[in-house]
Amino acid sequence: MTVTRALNGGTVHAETRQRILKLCAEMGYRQNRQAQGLRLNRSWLIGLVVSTVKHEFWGRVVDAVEHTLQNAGYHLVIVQSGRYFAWEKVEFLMSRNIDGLLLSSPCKEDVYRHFQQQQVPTVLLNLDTPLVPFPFVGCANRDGAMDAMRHLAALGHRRIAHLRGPAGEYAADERCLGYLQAVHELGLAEEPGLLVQANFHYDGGYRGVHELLERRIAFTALFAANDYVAMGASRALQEQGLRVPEDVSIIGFSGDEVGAYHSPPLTTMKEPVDEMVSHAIDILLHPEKRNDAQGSPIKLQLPTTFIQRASCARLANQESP
Amino acid sequence: MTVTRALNGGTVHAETRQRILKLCAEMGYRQNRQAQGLRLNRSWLIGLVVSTVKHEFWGRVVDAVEHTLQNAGYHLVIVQSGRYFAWEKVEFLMSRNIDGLLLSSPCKEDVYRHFQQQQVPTVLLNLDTPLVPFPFVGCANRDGAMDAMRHLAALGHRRIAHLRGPAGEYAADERCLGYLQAVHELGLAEEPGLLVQANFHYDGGYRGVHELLERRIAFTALFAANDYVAMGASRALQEQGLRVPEDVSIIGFSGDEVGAYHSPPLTTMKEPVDEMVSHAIDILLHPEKRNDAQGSPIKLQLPTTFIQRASCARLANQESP
DNA sequence: CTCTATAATGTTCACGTGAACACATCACCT
DNA sequence: AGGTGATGTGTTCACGTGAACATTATAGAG
Repeated sequence: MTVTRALNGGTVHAETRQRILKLCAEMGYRQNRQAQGLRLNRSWLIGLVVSTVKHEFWGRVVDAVEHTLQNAGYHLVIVQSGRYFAWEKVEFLMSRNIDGLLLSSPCKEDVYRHFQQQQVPTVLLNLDTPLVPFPFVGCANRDGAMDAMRHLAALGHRRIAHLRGPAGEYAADERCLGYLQAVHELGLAEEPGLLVQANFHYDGGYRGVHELLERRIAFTALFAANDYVAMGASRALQEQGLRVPEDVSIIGFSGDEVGAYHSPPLTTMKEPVDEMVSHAIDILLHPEKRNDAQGSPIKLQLPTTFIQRASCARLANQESP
Repeated sequence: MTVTRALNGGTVHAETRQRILKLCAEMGYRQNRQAQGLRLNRSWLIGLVVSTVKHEFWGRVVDAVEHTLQNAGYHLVIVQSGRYFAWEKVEFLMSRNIDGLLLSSPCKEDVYRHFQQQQVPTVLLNLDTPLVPFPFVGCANRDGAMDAMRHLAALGHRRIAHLRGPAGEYAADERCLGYLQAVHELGLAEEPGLLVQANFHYDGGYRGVHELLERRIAFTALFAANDYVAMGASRALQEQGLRVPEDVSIIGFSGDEVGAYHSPPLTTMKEPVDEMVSHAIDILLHPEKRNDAQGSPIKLQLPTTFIQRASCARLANQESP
């Protein structure tokens, strides 16, 4: 009836609208989102798939998504995929009739195809895959990695190890490629032993350092897959009596606040999470922005920024460890 | 029709059910949650109000809530209240017709009353208020604080400072009361200057230490409002050339993993987040469990556990700083 | 004044579901 | 045979909304 028009901005006499609004406030009337959704076939729900929310980086992502979506009138449904994205969770998410999906954690191929086939508008967040033509927004992982390496190289380091993230994960692969390219372009020590397989967590950095030390690989600096790995590595080095940055320089990736309170404060490449998320959601909610001029899905890489703190130092004369 | 019964567990011939399930799978049919919700007046949505998701502690909360709710068939709607819980956000949350509310961040009085008046089943998570008769689940903040203090006292410390959380916030107040009670019962140095107002973040700890040092308060140990405060404090002390734990012992509260990779690894009281959340949701989803035998809302305090790492040491002879 | 365009309001219906009820079938008991 | 209860299936309706259309009031032009 007229009430609907008054509340949804239809063409209603100003006076009538006033009266209606007043009555609604008095009666505590509130529109029923479920009925609206049923009629309009929408849910105003956006799914967000992340691997975990326990790390500050993902907290930054969730924070930005929550904030941006709220301004657009949408609610956020979080799903943690954990190590792998179980079908049960996929189905649970899809049962909500979500209006869009933000994928921020890698999925198996058939899961990607499922989303594609279900026609859910999807945007990949700091994660890309050739398997499926979804738009992508992320940071310039490779360039950022190269910038990090340039910084270390400029401080005189030649033997730089990389604790890389999980093989096959986009961000990890890209940063690793950046590392390799920098090693090559800058003429640094190129040695398989300097490249260590880790993950994106503390323990990866911790164990990575132990692996380097046990295998007696000489290195004076370390580029970590992210800040958590960097902190785990830093901890391991210090436990082994090595000083950071006097003996080993460390640079991380992410720009988490937690790194600023680490000892020593962590030098890092900051990912522009807020901008990434705001672009991703913009694309998600505006179908016309999904493709570029050529008609292929948009791929957006936002630059990282260098944050100098205190975990990198100029190389002293002697090599160590 | 019969399809509904087949899917929802009604009384249907086994053979018919098989045929229906097969057809549903083939057609990709999925029940419409919005229509169900409209009919049954439910949303299978639980609101979770936290101050922020950027800290690991809140990440642990969200993680536990997400996991527990999923097992119960509910989805989670997160709202970050930030410093204060704006009415706009409250209304945004309520517009979803949520089936329940988990309050984990303090609200203003009228917001509590609003939830009460709106008849949303609400459970307070690590947060209590006399303003409104909601069930409460949290950890034993006061006992945990006393345990922490006992540990420091047992190491010989007599001048123990406390960097307390925001005045008026339940957890902060309780921990502070525990501190004061311990000081009193254990006969420790009782001095207004040893109690410093901070917050629950790094910067609170950082600034708190600076305040102590500037005011030349002598202390040999520090009980921090939570792990983040403890890390901020540790950072500040080390920047000022004081060693942790040799010069100052620090104990935190929360049991976040991040503390384990701090230098030095942080001794702390761990909050049983998973258990807290699982109890809270149990109460939320089972109205009959909301009140105790006397008919008053249930109040549940789960014990903290002591985690010894390396930020506390026995008091040396000389007082410092 | 009449005609027409516009503004404002009223009416009907379908969205997909589950509760309530009606009905059909069948086995079993007396 | 007739009655009884259990089991399985069909029908109707309302939940709250917005699109579409129908209707009425209002204003301006000729």
